[in-house]
Amino acid sequence: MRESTGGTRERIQAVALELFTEQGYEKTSLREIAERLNVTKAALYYHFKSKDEIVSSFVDDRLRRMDELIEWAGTQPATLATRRELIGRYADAMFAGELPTVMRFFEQNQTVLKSLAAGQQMRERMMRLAHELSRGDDTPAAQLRAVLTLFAVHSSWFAVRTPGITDDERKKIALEVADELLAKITDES
Amino acid sequence: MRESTGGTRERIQAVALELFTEQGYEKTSLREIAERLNVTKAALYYHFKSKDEIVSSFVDDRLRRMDELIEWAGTQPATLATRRELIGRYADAMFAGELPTVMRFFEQNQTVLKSLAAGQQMRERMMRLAHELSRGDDTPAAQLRAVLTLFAVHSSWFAVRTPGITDDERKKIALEVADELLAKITDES
DNA sequence: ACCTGAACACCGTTCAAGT
DNA sequence: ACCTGAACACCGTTCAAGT
Repeated sequence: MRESTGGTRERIQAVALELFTEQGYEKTSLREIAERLNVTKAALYYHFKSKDEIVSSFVDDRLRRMDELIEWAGTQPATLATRRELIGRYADAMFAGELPTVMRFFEQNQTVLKSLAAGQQMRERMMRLAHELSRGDDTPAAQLRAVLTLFAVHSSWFAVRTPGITDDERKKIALEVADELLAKITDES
Repeated sequence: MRESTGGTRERIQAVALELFTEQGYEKTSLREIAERLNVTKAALYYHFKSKDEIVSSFVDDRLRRMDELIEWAGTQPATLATRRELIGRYADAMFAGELPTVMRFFEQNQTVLKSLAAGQQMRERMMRLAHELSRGDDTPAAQLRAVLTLFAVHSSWFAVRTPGITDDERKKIALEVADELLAKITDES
């Protein structure tokens, strides 16, 4: 319940997320963020250790949800039903609540994925998720298919250009295509 | 035949491509590049208008090849055979000659895609290629599948983790998975 | 034609100091 | 606890000047 006014930290996060998404991470300077909030650049360093720690701060719950998913998948049998359930839950998480905003940030800042700490963690989680999705089928094709199902969920944001399409429809299409890919994993019945 | 020694321009390109791939674009300074070549930073500006023009210079033939592909596809009927041929040619181009080096640069610098002029052009060409791949089937699912076939070719570089796998095998797997996706486009026979 | 030296405005980061 | 002022080293870019 401690939010009152003040909450400079939260205001920094909000402004940073907005500007990073609009203009990109590298092109947004701390001076710009500080000016919007009527504080000095140095003030930002009281709340965050560095520029990319601001990113980490709003990427962290995304990481937590992915960790939960990975852990849950580990307890399930390596069947098609599990894979379907896993990608479904993943899509739910990506399309729900505050996350679409963070999602758009990621779409805008794909390149930042490499250098930033938060980006490397995201990449690692994606590979772990993909690993769960192809568990039980260690062929190269299965590994590729697993990664592509995740991409299906992500790229539905920009790949589908049908005008007036809703987020729900995007999600449905993404899952439809993902399911086809998943069905080809472990055909060793 | 004008290469002799000298060729400072070519040496800049070589060193830049190497460092950008190793450390990333943003983390590589012009000072670093200049020092390796025993020239001053300002000398780089005699050969290139800006830092991202260095990137453009070695991304340009990639763009040209993509343009050729797009143009060729436009002259062909919108059939599965055309789509297969198109993605096959695309994979050939991506895996052949000098391009794998540039490809690794792109894998390392995905984020740079957004801000850099060269990156935006690449994105645009990818969407145009995807558009050719889904021509004749304007459902959202087809658009998504088309984009994913291109990703299949790209992500085979890192998604397949089988040790000791060759580039040829990667390409083969990528095309196999791509073909499955393409087969689902235009089932309105 | 090819390159240098020196300057420019700006960047992220640090830190002593103020309240 | 929260923020400022001033400085730090470094960045990409420009430009007059040299050969």
